[in-house]
Amino acid sequence: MKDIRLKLVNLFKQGFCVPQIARIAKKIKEPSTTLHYNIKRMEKEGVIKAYKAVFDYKKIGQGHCTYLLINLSGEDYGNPEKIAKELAKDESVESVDICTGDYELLVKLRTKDIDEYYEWVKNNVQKFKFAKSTSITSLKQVKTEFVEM
Amino acid sequence: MKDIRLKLVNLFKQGFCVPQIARIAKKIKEPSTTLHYNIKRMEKEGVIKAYKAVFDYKKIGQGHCTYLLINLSGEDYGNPEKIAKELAKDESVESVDICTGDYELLVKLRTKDIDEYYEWVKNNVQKFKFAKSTSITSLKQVKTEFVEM
DNA sequence: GTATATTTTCGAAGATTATTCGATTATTTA
DNA sequence: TAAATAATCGAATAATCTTCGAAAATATAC
Repeated sequence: MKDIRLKLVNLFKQGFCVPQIARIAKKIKEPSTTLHYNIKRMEKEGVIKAYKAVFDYKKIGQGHCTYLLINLSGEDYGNPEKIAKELAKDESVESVDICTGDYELLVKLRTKDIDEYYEWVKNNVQKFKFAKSTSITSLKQVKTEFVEM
Repeated sequence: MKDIRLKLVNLFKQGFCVPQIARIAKKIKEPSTTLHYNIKRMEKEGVIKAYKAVFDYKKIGQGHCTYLLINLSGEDYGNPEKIAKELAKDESVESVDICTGDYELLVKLRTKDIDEYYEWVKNNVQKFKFAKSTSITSLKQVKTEFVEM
């Protein structure tokens, strides 16, 4: 992929988009200034966190999607938030949840292929000393981020 | 939540946003017409599927987040796509994956609370005749849709 | 129940941005 | 090497967002 498109993809992953007020105004038949007011309100109140793009991840070299269930070890077991926040900074990581059940963390990972996935797991098991981890690989993504594929 | 904001939230969940070309142009120091050309290209090629908003889901009455691992029964077992696509239409469903391992489907569900979650599971186990299902509830969402919370 | 304060609506005008167009340059294909 | 295609980009237009102020609706206090 071209350098410029790669930059765009990375910017659009977390933001650099805006609401399309005029189109909504036509659709729901409300004045655009009223919509503008309400949208700004929701942004200020933190209801809306970001405007972003959803991709065909295969086409941006992130076609391999895996859900990782993780057990933490030692002192991290009782304090999963620290590791969760560090994992969240990783740009291959789509989501991190602290959760109930047999595992403390659920990480959704997007990599190019199984090789890149293997490298990621190898590096992070070592780095964060995961006690145990199970992975569920997506064979087909039917819906992602509320968008049907 | 007010009627108008509810409408906005529902529209922003799947689209009704656009890229912010001028801001990107300044940031990466490229002419906005070049960016425009490349973005339109990516849209046509299906690289970009949608522009949408990410919410603080607690604040839009969808604070309860659960991952559901599902076993299908009978004829559906060999053909999970049909059910996956039907589940994808459900507006409480953020994602649906057909996956490897002990379960055929992985569904990410966002509901108001545990009561609404219970109703959803009850209705859908019956409707789709799930053979078995396990759920992992998110206690804290540290990152969602590539956006840190 | 009424007065006051606050929030929300919304049209008009200005500021900003997206989009089209055409020419140039770069890249690919034959 | 030539021709075809794809990509860049400045200028101008079209469309959009944003601000402003006034009015209406709603909430709060007395």
